[in-house]
Amino acid sequence: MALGRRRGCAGHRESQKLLKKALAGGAWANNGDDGTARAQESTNTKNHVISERRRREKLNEMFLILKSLVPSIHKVDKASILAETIAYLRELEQKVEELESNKAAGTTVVRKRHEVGGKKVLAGSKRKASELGGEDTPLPKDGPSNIVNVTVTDKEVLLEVQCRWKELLMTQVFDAIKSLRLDVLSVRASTPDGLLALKIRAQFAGPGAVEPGMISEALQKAIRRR
Amino acid sequence: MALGRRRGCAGHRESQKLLKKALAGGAWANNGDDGTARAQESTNTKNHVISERRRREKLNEMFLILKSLVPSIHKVDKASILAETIAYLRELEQKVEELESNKAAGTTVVRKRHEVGGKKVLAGSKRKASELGGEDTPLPKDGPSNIVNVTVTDKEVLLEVQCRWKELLMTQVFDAIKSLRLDVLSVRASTPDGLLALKIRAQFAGPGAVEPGMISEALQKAIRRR
DNA sequence: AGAGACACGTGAAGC
DNA sequence: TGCTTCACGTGTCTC
Repeated sequence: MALGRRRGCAGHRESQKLLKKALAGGAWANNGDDGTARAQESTNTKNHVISERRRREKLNEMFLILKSLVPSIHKVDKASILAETIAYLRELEQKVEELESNKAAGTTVVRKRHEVGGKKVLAGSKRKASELGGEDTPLPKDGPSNIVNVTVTDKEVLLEVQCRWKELLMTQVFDAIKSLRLDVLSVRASTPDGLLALKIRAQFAGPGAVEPGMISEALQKAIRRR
Repeated sequence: MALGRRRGCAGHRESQKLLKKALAGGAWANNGDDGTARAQESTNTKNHVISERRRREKLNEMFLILKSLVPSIHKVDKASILAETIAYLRELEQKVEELESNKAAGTTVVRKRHEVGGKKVLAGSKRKASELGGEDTPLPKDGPSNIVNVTVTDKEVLLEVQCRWKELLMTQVFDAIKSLRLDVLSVRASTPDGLLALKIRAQFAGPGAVEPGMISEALQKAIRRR
């Protein structure tokens, strides 16, 4: 899936993959001339290969979904996705607990976002809290650079935008999306101190296929516009 | 890691792994007799191999954590773990949203069409006893009715929309927002099976004050539009 | 130049 | 029996 490589948009991995796939297909297509156990063997291994390929694809797709679901994932590698998911899960759980206890008591507490929680409230987790080579920065120090990440899966499009906040920014972004004929499925956007973190899951509205490059470009333009 | 295989307890995979590791170590240990590029090459590939091994271990460890964190994981294969995590994440998120909206809106248990009036009262919300520990309410079983909730505070506007999903719904909503001259600050929208749950925080762009009634009306129209 | 990340094909094990 | 899942070593890319 090249979770991280997709950033540049070039997709070298993809082309390589397709090339390999095509090569394999061509090679295996016409080897039935020795109609014996060999052919059967070949068929079996071929099926095995494509099965494995499907499995990997499925897994990677889920990784993508996870990435889209968890805010403050800015690194794109699998380990980070899992780690952030874990952290977010704990945070959410703890927040639910807090809110529910607040429901009982009348007072409302100011809730702040993300804290590094050491304590666990789930039963049965006897796990030692080690692991992770010390990668625990909740909000990395991303520079002033804008980040536009576009991922296209099957019929779904994942949009990730990060940039400085400015007036009517969101409006411009959604105008761009509208122009791209994308139908928005889910949105998550927040503006913590002057920054925008935006994550959108969408699908193509109608059969008009659009290149990821175009999407990325349009978004870039939208967030650059004065 | 043999996530699923570990069930039996024997751990055949483990022994096999260790065996292989030992074999490799022994084999590579004494091949420095040809102290040339070959040895260097071997060292490199060996490092590569163990690096990859570590990476896999880390990943699998996180899978385990995830599995321990998410209740209602019954199958143990990786795909299921990811899938259940995704589902649980969505569920949790939605619950948080619900609880928070209850807190913010203050006694808005019975949602009415467009409640007006800037008030951030935080009275003891008398929620009807619904869920709680039992995370078994994936969706608030509201009828087919649309819910549009508009709250105006100082210079901020809180929009809450719930309705059936349809194509280009989001686009229409954001068009309405644009027309209302609202500048979006944060968004959270999700579409769990055919429904839309949308929450927007915005502020007035420019001095043109708009009545909450108009906002509500415009939103209603937007989500009604065919 | 070296470490880290990913996809790939392959052998093994469970159902 | 065949299908699925996994771990593994390897080639390749990026930083």
